Amino acid sequence: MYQIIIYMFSKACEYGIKASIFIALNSYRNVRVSLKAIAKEINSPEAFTAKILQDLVRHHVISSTKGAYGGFEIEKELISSVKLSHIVNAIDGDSIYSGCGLGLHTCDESHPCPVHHKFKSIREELKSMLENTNLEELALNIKSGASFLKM
Amino acid sequence: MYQIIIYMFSKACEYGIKASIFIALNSYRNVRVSLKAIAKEINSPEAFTAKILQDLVRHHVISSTKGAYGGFEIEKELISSVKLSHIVNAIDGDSIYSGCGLGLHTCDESHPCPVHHKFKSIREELKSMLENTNLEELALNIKSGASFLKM
DNA sequence: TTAAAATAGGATAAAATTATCCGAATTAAA
DNA sequence: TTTAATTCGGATAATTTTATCCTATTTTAA
Repeated sequence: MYQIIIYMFSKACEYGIKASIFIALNSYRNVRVSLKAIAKEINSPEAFTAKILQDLVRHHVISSTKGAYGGFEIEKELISSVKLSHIVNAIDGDSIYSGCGLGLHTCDESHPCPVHHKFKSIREELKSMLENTNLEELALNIKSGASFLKM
Repeated sequence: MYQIIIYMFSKACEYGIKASIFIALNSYRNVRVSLKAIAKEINSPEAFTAKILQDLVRHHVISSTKGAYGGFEIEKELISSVKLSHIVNAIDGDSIYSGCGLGLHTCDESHPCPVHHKFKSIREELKSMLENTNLEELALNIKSGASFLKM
């Protein structure tokens, strides 16, 4: 069973976010990274990570080049415009903000579930965090040693 | 794949919370409710709901009486002391607040994952919401028609 | 042109979560 | 004492999520 904070993101999203940060980091140095290097760096299963990267490519969050010396990258100028919400939407679909905390089919201001209002500010804060956090700042924090991708 | 807000709680937790509210509501009127009545009211699969209720009984969140005219109830005086966090802990385990948003094994102030600080206030708000919201207020809102268990 | 290094994608398997079924045990009323 | 209404608990199934495998395709360098 899930644990709220622990599984705030699905595994797929976790890997997708970490991979994107690592790709961004290397793209600043004009280095394309391979699936193998990514999986090793973020400590994720290679084949599963491949699927997620394919999703991100399809949604134009990252780009890929096939063949020898190929790999994944993000256009440098675009890194700061890639938001966490884009990554999550690409992987988990885009109905992130519409759902009900208790799974009601209809849950809104006029027909709220028991925790609707309790969750309101949390939901809004999460939404704005995801929409305002971009890959650039996350990558810079890794580079400076302020945060980590592993352990 | 999960969707952050939609699956903030597992299905098991969703059912557990809704069931607890319904039980509380009836316990105020000294009425014991059966599994069947609960599942019908909260729109959940009966057998699965039974497992969850068993968990809640084992953790003393609710109490049960076997046999004819049996069912589930919560001692009236205790309703206001049952917090959402108790229900969630009983069902999903009690490591709710310790996990990392990106699944790192060690993630804390001195070794944070890339989103650790971004999540900090959200995590804290969620924690305090769960620990401070009790069954009484949720039940009263249902009774007054301010919120709903179904649809 | 060939070989090696990559991504892409389909098929399948494993694990976790959600859901169902059924018999045992318990209780109260008839 | 029997019967009906219940919860309890074990076994199993279905579904979803996570993970693996294998082949095809693409690309570059030798």
